[in-house]
Amino acid sequence: MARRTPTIPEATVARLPIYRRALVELDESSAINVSSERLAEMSGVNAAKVRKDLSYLGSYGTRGVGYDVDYLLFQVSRALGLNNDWPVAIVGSGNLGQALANYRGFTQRGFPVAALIDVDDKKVGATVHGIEVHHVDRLEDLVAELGIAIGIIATPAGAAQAVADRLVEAGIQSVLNFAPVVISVPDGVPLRQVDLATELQILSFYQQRNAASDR
Amino acid sequence: MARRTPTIPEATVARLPIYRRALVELDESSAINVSSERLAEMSGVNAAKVRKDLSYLGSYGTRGVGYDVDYLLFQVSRALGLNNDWPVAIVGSGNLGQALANYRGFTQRGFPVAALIDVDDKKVGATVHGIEVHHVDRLEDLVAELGIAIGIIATPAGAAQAVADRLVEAGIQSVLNFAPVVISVPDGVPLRQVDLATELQILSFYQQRNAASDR
DNA sequence: AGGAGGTTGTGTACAAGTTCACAAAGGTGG
DNA sequence: CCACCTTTGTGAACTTGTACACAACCTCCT
Repeated sequence: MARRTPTIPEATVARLPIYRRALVELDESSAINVSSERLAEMSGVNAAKVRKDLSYLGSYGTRGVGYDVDYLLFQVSRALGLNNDWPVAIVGSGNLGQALANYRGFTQRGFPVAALIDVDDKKVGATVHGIEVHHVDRLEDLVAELGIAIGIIATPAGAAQAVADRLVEAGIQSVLNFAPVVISVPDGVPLRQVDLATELQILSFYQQRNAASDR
Repeated sequence: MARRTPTIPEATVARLPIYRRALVELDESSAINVSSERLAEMSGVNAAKVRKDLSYLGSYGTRGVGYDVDYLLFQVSRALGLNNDWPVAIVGSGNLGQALANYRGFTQRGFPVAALIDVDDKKVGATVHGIEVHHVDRLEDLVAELGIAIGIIATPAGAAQAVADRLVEAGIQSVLNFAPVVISVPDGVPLRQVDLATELQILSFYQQRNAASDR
């Protein structure tokens, strides 16, 4: 039974990491407290939204003063489940996979890259930025042995669904898909899809519209 | 003056690239037409939503039959402004910048990487996957000379805002930011922010909640 | 002790997005 | 040419998300 968490809206969950980033920055600059106004400015949103979002986590501010940076950072981190590390495995050691493996932001924020996995025998056994590349045949073993929580799919589109199926079967907890195809996983397995080219196409739409209205 | 485009909702715009991807796949498998149901399945959404989304572009379906794949693909591409190529410049040739430079999905979908830009003299002059690395001092010249439409920021967080300012000043049309910081650009300049670690944190939230309710 | 100034937390109105459900319309076969 | 089947396009109900505005409350100063 869920004790707290009286259902936090999806839109709010998606913003929590942004607030967290701002809080880390404030913490590093030795700020003691912060107002919703300032936090809103740093996060690029409206101050009322910040207050409403944070109120879903609990009542952690002080009227007339603001929020204690340290304490709020702790609470946001806890809400996001970042108390302990979540080891990730990256499937697909092409360019994107290797870049992701080397991205310090992951380890820094509690997502150590525990394994790189590929089908290509020529890549297996190599070490990319200190992470060994394993053969996809060992996927299930690796998930179990290394306690992998999250699978990151960085394969070509054609292989993505099969990889997702194997990850889920192996007991992975959630999936982040970079392959440019929609994949499906069972209900209850959190899934996020990121397509870099999609973002450019969205920009293309708006800039084209700007050009049209200037004409 | 805008002739068509009776304002397409943001949520719809964000889905058009997904539909387009599905249509490309259908086209490659020589499908002639497709129902909203099938398209919905391939895109991971509800069929009614597909129909409503497509109806914002115009009335391109045939009742009782579905949509002509070729024609719909053309219309969606046109709505997204993908009739002509939009050259992009990637600022920051670290791991992410290099991976993006080598990502075939960009060029394939009409976003050729025309330049890589860095501050580090040691990197300038090198060629990464056939793309020359230029010094950031030449940013303004490059935007003008190469007709750069979109600037991709793949720098450390600290440099992102300054780079964005220079890109906008140089006349860029839109900005895609991968640096883990919120940046701001003038109204009218489309901006999208992608933070890879944010996605993992969102997953962390939901998988933690699952674990809590299983307890 | 009391008032002034400031900031949170939230009820409420509003806007955006989603889903349902069905009339309208094209195609097909007798 | 008409009945039947299929699938679109869309009005309308509903759900989710955003913004406003202000009471509640804290701190500090006199």
